[in-house]
Amino acid sequence: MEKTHEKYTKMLDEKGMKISHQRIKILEYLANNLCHPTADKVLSDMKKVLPTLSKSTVYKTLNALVDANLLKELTIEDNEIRYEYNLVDHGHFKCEKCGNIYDFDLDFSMLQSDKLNGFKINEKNVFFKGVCKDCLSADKA
Amino acid sequence: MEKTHEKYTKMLDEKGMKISHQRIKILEYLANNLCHPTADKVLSDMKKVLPTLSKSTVYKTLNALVDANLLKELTIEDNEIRYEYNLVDHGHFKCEKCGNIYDFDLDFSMLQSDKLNGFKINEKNVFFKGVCKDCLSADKA
DNA sequence: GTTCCTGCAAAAGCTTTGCAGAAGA
DNA sequence: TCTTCTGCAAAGCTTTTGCAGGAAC
Repeated sequence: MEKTHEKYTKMLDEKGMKISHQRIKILEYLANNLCHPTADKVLSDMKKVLPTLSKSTVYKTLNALVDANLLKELTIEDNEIRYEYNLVDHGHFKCEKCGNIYDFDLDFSMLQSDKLNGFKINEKNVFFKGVCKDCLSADKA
Repeated sequence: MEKTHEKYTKMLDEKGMKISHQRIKILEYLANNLCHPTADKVLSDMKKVLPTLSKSTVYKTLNALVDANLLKELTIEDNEIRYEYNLVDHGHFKCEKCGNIYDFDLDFSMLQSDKLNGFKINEKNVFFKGVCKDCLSADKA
């Protein structure tokens, strides 16, 4: 395996996952492109690098990486599961015009409610929808 | 139309929607059962009252009610659109064990980030996942 | 050599659509 | 009467599954 892939090889290995060319490339892609692609976008982008890559491999790989906690699933809109490289918690903003997704920092410790006393909270998600700065200024122009 | 339905008849009418038995019953169901049903649950529950109700009517009606701003779509988990009667903003908690969804109050004004300066925010969503009190105590028992 | 991954095709779910008949205004 | 809603069936999408061949260990 090439040297630049050592990092991802190690990550997969530490999770007990078998190393494959496809898995390394998909993980590398998510790590280097901090966008929030759907499975379909992963497939079309990766086809340029791995022409024989199949839809089912993409789905199986993404699910395996989510199970291994290397990726996170985003549930911003129905009918489109999006994936992101697992970094520190942050909020997501989706522009209703251009469809872009923006990350933003957020103090998640503020998010609490007396109603949830005694509940075990495993995951906190925050997402906004609206129109981003760029689309707003494009409107004025 | 019966007297108890006047409220929902009026709501539909104010939105310029045609009144139908199905629409009134579905709207009434969502308003009285503050659960967060999927389209499928709406269908199976409503079949008891409206035996001829069809899947497509449920989908069309729910979409129409969302468009009219009488219902809100919940995007908590992929592959299941849930609906709720449109009340004041609140957070949602989904128990990973029993699948129940709990509402909780939240001060949404706290949720902001410098990164979103200049953005137009139309909608704020907060949802948690974890294990609810009941399931936790059931585990101990 | 064994295990498990990949990729093709088919299946499975959920949601939408087209259309004829029925209900509402 | 005219509009539009309902309900059936079929189509559309995304995601999952089964299986044979192939890659990784």
